[in-house]
Amino acid sequence: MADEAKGNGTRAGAVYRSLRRAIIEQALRPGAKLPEDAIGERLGVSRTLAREALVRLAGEGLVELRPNRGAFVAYPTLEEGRDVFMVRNGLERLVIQALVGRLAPDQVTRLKAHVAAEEKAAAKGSERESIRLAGEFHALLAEMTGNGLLIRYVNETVSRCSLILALYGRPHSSECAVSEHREVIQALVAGDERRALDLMDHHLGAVMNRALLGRPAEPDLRDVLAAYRREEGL
Amino acid sequence: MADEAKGNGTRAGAVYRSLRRAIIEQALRPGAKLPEDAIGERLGVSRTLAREALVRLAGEGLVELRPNRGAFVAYPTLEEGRDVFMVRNGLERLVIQALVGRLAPDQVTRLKAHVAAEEKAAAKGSERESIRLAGEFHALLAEMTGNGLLIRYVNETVSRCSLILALYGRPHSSECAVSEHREVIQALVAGDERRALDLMDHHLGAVMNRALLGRPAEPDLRDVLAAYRREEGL
DNA sequence: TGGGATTTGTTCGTATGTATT
DNA sequence: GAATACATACGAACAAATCCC
Repeated sequence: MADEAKGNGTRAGAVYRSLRRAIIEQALRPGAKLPEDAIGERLGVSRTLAREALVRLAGEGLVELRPNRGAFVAYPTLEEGRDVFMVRNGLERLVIQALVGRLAPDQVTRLKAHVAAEEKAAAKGSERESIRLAGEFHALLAEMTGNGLLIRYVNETVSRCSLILALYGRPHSSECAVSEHREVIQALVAGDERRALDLMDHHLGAVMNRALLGRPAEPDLRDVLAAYRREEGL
Repeated sequence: MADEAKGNGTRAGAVYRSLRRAIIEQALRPGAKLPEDAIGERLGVSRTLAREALVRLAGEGLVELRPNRGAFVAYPTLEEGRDVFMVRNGLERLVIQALVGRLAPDQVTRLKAHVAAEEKAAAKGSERESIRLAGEFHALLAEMTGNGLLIRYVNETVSRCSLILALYGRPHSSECAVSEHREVIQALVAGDERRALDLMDHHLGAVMNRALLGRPAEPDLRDVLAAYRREEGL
């Protein structure tokens, strides 16, 4: 039923998910153009379905749609990045408040297993996987609240944060995140709301600072210009 | 630029806004079927554009899309309603924290003018306008934060709350809201964060607690949309 | 149960607008 | 600055699924 409501059984949904993953995993970089033709061709559907997927992604802020000009992977500014982190922090506080002292044993098990996976990825040094897993940890927490809207918003903000990290984050930016995740779990299990909130604030603050204080990674100049050209009235 | 990014200059955007308003103002009731044909016909566009608008609305949770079955105005359950209010509360707390003690004089003027308009609508007894204005007050506050994501999320949750009120709220449910809005402004201007937060919590809690009766009666989609058509220049 | 009517899913052609030379 | 090339906006039509009697 959840599948149904989200249109996950549809072909358009498949296109949407393909694109979404490509963007989040940074296979498609911020500012990259997303022509309907190319997407449809590559994914074996017509422009119509590609378009629908792009509309959905634009709704989440992962894609920017410019009338008569086409779709581009979102290229958030630093200010937008700060905004997203601020909202995400507020949302994750809600998650903490909903979960503190209420985690079932099997949920704790799942969380710990996830952190273990994060540790493994970190040890292997596979940056891309680490970024993905770090995001998934927060998504996993949100999911445990059972609050559909909260889940959607956390997923969205987490995705956008990974875009922001791609643009402005330093390499190895998720280094100490694993231990921070572990501490959050501990505080949640212990039922210590204040500590859990503080930890989450600190954790996200740390992630943000690592991201926004770092220098921009080198994006493709052409795409960047394409994305910014119109805004300057050129 | 904001217009552009949202696709507000497009005809699809116009269809989207028409439908959105019709839903929020409860001219289209929760659960109502939204056939692509009928929408396109009444709004003078083809199914393609109707479809795009529906996809966007589904992204906001105002419309439910069922594969091979069509689109319906969302019919949230009571539990979903509580979830939405919970998230909305968290978001509006962020708004308060961003604005407290920082409102510029002209912003205060705008807010007061808005509340005056609310009062006027309440005096006239025009329920539909009251509902719209009450929501817009919160949207206006969010807008003043300048945080694009926060604005979007508040708009979305406010819209969905009006759906929920349509389903589970009592008539005249926005009666005392006006004075509560006024108090929030006062607290914001006074820079009293705790009081502003308490007021907002109480305000939203009060709105939520007015969850009781539902109502019947199903107006014709075509008639409803005809009224919304002009304003979008279709 | 079945079959026609209705609605959705999808493709693709044309017109329009944008970028490039 | 005009012509050309290309991508998008929109719609018409066909295929497939669902609904309804």
